[in-house]
Amino acid sequence: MPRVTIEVLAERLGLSTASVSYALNGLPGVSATTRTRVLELADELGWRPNVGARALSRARADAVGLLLPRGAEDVGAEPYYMALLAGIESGLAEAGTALMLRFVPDGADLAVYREWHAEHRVDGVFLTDLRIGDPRPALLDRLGLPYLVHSGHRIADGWRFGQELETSLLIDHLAGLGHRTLLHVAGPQTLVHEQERIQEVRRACVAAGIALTTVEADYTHEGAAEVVRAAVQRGPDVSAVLCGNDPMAIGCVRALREAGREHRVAVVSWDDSVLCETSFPSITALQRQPYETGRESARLLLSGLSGSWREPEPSSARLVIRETSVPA
Amino acid sequence: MPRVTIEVLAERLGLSTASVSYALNGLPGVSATTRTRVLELADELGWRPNVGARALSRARADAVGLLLPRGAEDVGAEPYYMALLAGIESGLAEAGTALMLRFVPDGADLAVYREWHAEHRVDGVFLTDLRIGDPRPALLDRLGLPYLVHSGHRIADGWRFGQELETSLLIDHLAGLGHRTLLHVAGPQTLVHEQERIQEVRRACVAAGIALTTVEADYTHEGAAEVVRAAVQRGPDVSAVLCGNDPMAIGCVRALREAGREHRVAVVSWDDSVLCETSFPSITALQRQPYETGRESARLLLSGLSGSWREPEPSSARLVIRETSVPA
DNA sequence: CTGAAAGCGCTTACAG
DNA sequence: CTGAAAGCGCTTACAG
Repeated sequence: MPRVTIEVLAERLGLSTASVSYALNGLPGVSATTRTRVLELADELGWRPNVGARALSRARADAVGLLLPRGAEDVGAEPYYMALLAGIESGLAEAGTALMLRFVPDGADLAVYREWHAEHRVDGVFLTDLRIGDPRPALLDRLGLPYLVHSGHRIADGWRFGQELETSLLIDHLAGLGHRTLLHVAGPQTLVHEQERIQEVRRACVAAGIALTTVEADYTHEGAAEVVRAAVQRGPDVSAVLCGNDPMAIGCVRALREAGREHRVAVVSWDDSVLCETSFPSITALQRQPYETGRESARLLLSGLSGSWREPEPSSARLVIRETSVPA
Repeated sequence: MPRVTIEVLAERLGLSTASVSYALNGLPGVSATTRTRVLELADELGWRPNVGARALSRARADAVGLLLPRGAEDVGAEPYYMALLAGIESGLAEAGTALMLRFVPDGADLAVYREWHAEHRVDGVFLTDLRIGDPRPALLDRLGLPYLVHSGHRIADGWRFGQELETSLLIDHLAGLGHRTLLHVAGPQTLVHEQERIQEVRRACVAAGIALTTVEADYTHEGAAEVVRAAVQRGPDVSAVLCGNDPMAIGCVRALREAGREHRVAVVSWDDSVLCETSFPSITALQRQPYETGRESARLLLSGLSGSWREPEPSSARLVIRETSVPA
């Protein structure tokens, strides 16, 4: 079938392509009746702008990029990312903006940003998993490519993730169950938000009179099982464990089971998902609404692209209490 | 910084933009030395084609689309999809083709294909989860938008998914453990590959002398738990269960646990993931290499886009034996 | 082997 | 309120 372009519309209506363009884009410069005629014909013929042509003339891609930096296996293991992805995409789709998704091996990310920029592929990008000394913001600033750090807000010398509320939900819950000894299995300390969490957890434990031990693991269930195993052997009096994500919470429960203590030690996870829900025993977890926060991130980036960065909505995490919420 | 375009390159080299274009695209029409000079300068200045301009003049988007039709929750629950996504993207990236990803509510998919086509957003699309009487192939044929049914191959009147090998891996394993009674918890029978599986499983069970009961569930752990619970109450002699995906396998194990039989009944899952790996007891599952099959699908679609559909490689699933592989 | 020119389908000053 | 025209950055017959 012949492609329907604005020229086709213009010819059939006896107008110039300029008028048709003004009409289609809701710009002044055409009478109300002309506009209606244009819109009706466009609708009837199923006209849609050729994205290439529009991108070229507007010097805008109407697309934004997201790089998932970790190996496919890790990302697949965390349902959090799929929900986040779906949320981001849904927020973008409402504005007619496309999502460019790439999974890149460690270290290849900077090259992709340069490529995207040079090719005019994207108007902006999302950043997740900000690391200490992360080179990405500096590169993007230099390129002039707008970006949004997911869940972050800018402070003088970096980014904050505002996890005070989440921390108190978790710690207050454990304190309320009577726990006075906590093992915090944190994620990689190369991540800014994980360092921030450690500080927050420390503060909350001091306030709640909880003795805290912090260990680091790599976000995998194996890694977490290992550190929990070691901790249980070292001090069999551990009464509660806080895990940085859901695979680690699963690994933790497994290590506790090996020690015959899976129904005696409280476990809470910083992320919720079907993993926590279907675990045995099922795991109390922070429901952080990745789908909703993804939508919010999309709206924020879009606001920035159209000239004025909006303030982020406060996060609305809630705790889902399950079987691992055992008293001390 | 000023955009580097082929015009910039042409000026600096004292050439026409045509020659520069020929050189950059490896086309005949320029001398070897000219080509080298062009490529070197392009590299030095970091030139990359403006995708909008290229799409417009070539009438090609250099992008393909993938719609994930189910709600974000369901998709997030199945790690299979994230790995598939990563594989597809990685296969496309090697050819410089972008992936357009959309999560659409039921029924909205056809409109998106029309949109993509009219906007020249994509050169082709992937189809997953083909349904009985699925309207998508007909629409895409009509639009002239090339498509690939993931894991499928075309037969006279539809598509086949070639699951004989996978079926025998599963059934032979259970037969080898001495099981003679099988409950098959199949996924939605609206899906072509699920109907095909039922046939294959039936055939394999007849061959192996296994008495088969087939029930349908909705790919969720709750749904599977319910049907397994009912089956166990009806006939407490069920000795093995085959589940259509990993969340259902988890639900099955839970239902068996409620009946105190989780260490007595064999469970195998048609998909593997961290869910099966970390379950207690851990679940024997078919490792279907979604990342690799995703890459293969990408290569196949790309081959079709460049004019000649390649034959798919045979699938290379293998069974990962775990704790639920208990003898009869 | 190289260059001048038209064209892809839009947008957008500018003149009427 | 409307139209003729240039321009976005490429590609590609066509003529030299």
